[in-house]
Amino acid sequence: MPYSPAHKARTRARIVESARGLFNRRGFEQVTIDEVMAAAGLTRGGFYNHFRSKDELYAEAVRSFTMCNPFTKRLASRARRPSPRGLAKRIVDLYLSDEVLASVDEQCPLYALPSDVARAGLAPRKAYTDVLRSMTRLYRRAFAADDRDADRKAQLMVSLCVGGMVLARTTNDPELRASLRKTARQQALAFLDE
Amino acid sequence: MPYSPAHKARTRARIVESARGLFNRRGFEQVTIDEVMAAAGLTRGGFYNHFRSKDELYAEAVRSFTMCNPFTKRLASRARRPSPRGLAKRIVDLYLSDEVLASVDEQCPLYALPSDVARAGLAPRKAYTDVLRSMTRLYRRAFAADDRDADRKAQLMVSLCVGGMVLARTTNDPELRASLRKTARQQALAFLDE
DNA sequence: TGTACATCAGTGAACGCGCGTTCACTGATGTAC
DNA sequence: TGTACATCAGTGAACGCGCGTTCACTGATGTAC
Repeated sequence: MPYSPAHKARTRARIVESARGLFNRRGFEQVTIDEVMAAAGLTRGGFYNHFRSKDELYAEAVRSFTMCNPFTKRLASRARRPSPRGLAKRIVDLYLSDEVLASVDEQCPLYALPSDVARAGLAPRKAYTDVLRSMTRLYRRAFAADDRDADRKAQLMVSLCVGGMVLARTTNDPELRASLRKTARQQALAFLDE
Repeated sequence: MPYSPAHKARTRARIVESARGLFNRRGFEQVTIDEVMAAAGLTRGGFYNHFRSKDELYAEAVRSFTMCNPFTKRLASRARRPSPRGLAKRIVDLYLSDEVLASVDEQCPLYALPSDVARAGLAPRKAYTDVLRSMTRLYRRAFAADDRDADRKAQLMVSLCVGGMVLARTTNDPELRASLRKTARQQALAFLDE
């Protein structure tokens, strides 16, 4: 048995990680397998040792946004065991922050890929829905368990964060970019206090 | 002088119209010039009599969402000279309606193309920003001229409509699709009454 | 401990298709006479 | 009114590049002895 058993798994994870960054920044079509492999320190041909197709990689990359990625790691590191409400606040702030706007490739596919995913196959759509649901659940926890409007408010917070950020990314006008994010952030935080 | 002077202009408009539908449905990369020309009843080669490149067509297609397209025509036809507030209500309703979710190609690029535009060149981005601004202005008029929160509320309405619709289009779960649009619609209308 | 070996992750050249773009052409049209 | 002509919108074959995918190979690794 050549190579350690974990070796292949680690390489595969490296490919997914580099793919996630590239897809988030430039979308599905604009990223080549060559680039993904190069960014992972490998060459074209080896790709098919790990994935059956580019589509399969795409679904996996969308799904790979979990609690272990740099985005959420940074969230957690800012405070030990934050309250659900504090966590929700921090997510809204980070979500609509300048640094996130600037560096899409490290961040969440929810606002980087919606148009792509809407046209993609079943697997990426399911992966995206999972991320959407887990984000909504995270906000949901910020409200009291018996709050009858909590589901509605949590969903609105997600729609606003995604809508504001998505629109901010489409325009070059710095004022409009800033104001879209600012109003969305204010309102999302206001929902938390309702 | 062969052909009537308006003939070329009409053909060009037909190309833009068919391109808008196809781009809205499938995005920039996934649409070929062949398809656009065929949908306009023409053949590949003639394209370059009208446009210098596919990018130029894209910018024009995004921009072509104006008060003359089927979407807004239908709005206007529902009531003669509606009040700005009534118009805003009707737009929110139509924007987040089932028929619009089902037939993307006839509708607004604001929620069909955000990820694409975010990665596109200057011309499409400017065209998209123009559409975004005119939509915001439309909502703005629904509020009193001296309402100090009107700009903020109008922008939130746009972010919510776009965010809710964009997310609804990414998922296959019919319940989630419906609920995303419903909460966004309710909240957007609530802003109108604030 | 040292050596031969089998495995398979990784390499890089090659294939083939799709699509944006070019180009030589054709034929419908309006004008001149 | 009828005919010859110039224009140029539209045609469709061809070009060339990029990229997903395949494939014969290489060489690093762990195991058997």
